[in-house]
Amino acid sequence: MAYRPEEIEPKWQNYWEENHTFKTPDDFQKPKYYILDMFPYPSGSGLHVGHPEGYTATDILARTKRMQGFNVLHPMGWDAFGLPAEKHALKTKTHPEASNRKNIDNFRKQLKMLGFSYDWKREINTTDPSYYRWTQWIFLQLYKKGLAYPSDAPVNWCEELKTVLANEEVQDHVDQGYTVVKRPMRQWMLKITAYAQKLLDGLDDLDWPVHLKEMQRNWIGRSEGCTAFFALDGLTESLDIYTTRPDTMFGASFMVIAPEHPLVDKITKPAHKQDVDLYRRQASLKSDLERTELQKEKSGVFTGGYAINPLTGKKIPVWISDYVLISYGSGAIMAVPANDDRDYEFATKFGLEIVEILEGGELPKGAIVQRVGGTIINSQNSELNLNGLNVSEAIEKTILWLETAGLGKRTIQYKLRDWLFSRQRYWGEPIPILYTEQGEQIAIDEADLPLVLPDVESYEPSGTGESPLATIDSWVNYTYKGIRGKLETNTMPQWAGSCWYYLRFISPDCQHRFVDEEAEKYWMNVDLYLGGAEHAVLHLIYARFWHKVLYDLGLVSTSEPFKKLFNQGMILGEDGQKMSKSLGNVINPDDIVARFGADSFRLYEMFMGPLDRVKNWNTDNITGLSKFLRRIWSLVEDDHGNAVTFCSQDSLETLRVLHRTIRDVTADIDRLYFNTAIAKMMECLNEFKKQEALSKSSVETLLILLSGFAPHICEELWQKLGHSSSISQCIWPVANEEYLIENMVTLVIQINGKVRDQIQITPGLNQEECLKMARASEKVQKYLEGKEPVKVILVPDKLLNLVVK
RNA sequence: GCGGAUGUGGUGGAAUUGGUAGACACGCCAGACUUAGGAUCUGGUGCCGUACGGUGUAAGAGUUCGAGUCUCUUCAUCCGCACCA
Repeated sequence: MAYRPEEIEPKWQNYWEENHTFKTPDDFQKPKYYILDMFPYPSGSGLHVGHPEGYTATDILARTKRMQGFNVLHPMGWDAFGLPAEKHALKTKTHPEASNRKNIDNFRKQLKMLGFSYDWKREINTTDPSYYRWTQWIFLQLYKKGLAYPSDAPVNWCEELKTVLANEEVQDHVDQGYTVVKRPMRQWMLKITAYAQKLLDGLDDLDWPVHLKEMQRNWIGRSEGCTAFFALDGLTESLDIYTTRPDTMFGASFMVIAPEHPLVDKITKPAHKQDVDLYRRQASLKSDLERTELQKEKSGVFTGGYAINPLTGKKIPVWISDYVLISYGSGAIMAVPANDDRDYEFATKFGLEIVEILEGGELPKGAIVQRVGGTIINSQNSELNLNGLNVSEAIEKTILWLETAGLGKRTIQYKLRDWLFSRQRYWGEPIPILYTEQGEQIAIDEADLPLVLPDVESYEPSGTGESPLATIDSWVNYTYKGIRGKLETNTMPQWAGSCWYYLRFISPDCQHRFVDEEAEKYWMNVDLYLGGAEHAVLHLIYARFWHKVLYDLGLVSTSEPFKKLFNQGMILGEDGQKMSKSLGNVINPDDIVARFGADSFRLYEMFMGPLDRVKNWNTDNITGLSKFLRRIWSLVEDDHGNAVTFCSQDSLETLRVLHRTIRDVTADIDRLYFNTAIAKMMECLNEFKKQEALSKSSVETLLILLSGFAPHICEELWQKLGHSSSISQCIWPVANEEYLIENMVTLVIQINGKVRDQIQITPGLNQEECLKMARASEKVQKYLEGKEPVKVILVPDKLLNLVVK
């Protein structure tokens, strides 16, 4: 029989399912390995070729680790709350749960078609009440700790989606063409800022890609500086500003406050009120994008008010401008035009004073922004002299002086904002909070969870910016423990369910706790977490936050959830562009599997290149992998379906190749170099095919190495070789050192760094012996021309370089 | 603008610590075979040159006996951040 993937692949998928081959035993004695894929959102369009890339990589590792004696946790589930299902429900008037189930069934079928070794008994779904019961429970833990609170601050409102968005989501939506505006609304916030420092510090010990850690660091955005209190001329209030450069304070020649700053009305003098009000109105109408447009010219108006520079005692004007953001620091700055490009631009546009405070400036060409190395000038009052100091000395000295004078204090600022956690949506976890008729807010008892989503007629958001739940009186009006009240109608964002799903996989059926305590201690933390980089500052920072809260509450045993993280690179279409329906360059895994089989597909995705690199799809290249599998097949059975005859003893050469392959493939899998692992198995096969005959054991060993990559064909051939149990139950081979030692090695001979000859030597020859052998070579003699080398370099068993003048 | 990464044949890509550049595969060329297939097998294939040889890892310089690998400069591509005071 020839190799027919379409016959053997379903056969083995059924076998694995019927025999529960990949069920993870609750055996806490064995060493464990928790290998996690980012679980998918089950969209209506099914898997694309990007999903199997990461899933194949983790599957190879999972299968290999099992054979290496680890108890492997390798689960899969569905991140199924979210907007697309709700939009579909709006369009078709079907319950999101129905379309969800259909999509999940399709995803599951596709994943099984690819032969992944998930423990399907642990499958979870974030929209299942038995799951979101615990999402709500964790929310209540945050609530009780004061980390979840309602707020009336302006939020990011998306007009088209009729819902609010978290800061982390805004950019993405704007890129997709949505309009996002600031609008004040009462919303639930999670106090992620309380964990800013912990989230930052935790990054140091994580084995994550550098760029990803860097993105999180930037997002958290820690900076060190000081708050200074500027007295306001004629007012009792002071204007507090944050600066990282107090050393430049002598050069502060005006102040700028954000249009939304609470002191604007007080500072503004009647003569300027009209201008200021107009400016504020214009600013409030601009979207965030317009306001932060970079190339935009600076705008602003004078308030008529003055502040006092605490160092110089001089009166300086206070302006308002939208280049100062209300959401960062105190929403007000001291402007030092000599030292800051933005302030410089503003000062020159409006003719404001520029005071030079750093030596070597080239005013009026532009500001000098120097963090280090600059020398300070013009900075002296009766008590404080910064002249001649370098920047860091001057910063320290100024902060100390301000603190002593009661005019300021050392401050650490973060860019990270609290997490906007409620959405005006139906298809999400209800927030388990009740508002009594007295306006009190009470949490539903943990024992009464889950608070289940009601069925609704219409999924249309109410026009008022409230969730569809607000229109269901029978659900909203709620009597709880004899108290009449109204339930919170906002739901949680899609990110909620994915904040802790990796914990639920550990004990998906646990009824008394969100995760079984003993099992959690055994399985955590995740040894390898693999997924796309698009979650860098969303899912990955939210999940770390929840985990750290749970850790501080003593509910989990590790301070970080994902010890090692890896991003697979995107797979682009054959045209080198991102796959999209509109470009018509989408490759469907179903088609590829139908044409070539799942094993070839898996191998191809791994052979394309390094896992983390962006790669172009090329269907033609799959043929190479198909051919490889057919040649593997021929090791066991010939074209006519006859069993191949094995020999009893392999040649030494065969054993050398085999054991080198064992060593290299094992190492490559370990460091996720799947492309080179496959290349080495190909080399091994090429060598095998040159042999007259092979031993059964050598063929079996190669099959075991390959079985993580192409599991179906390996199972089939394993069975043909007479085994009755699954190849996945084999023990991973170990290279025998005896066969790794070479009896002859190639010594490269260079003359002046150029390769002139290669000779075979026995390993371990010293320089003198090598030189003697080299001199025997005709080619070498030709280049030496009787001259003596002035220098000889020997890299033992590799290279001999002779330097001749 | 700032930060990060990458740059190797016609193509995808190999090359722990500086030590034979181009493994493996696609494609292409030549040949064999046939149950004519989306086959299989054998050989070749960086570039220039008939051979000896020369040359070659984005460009340029440097360190070194020796550089794809280390240092500096420049260029290109990709990704992230972007008025964060």
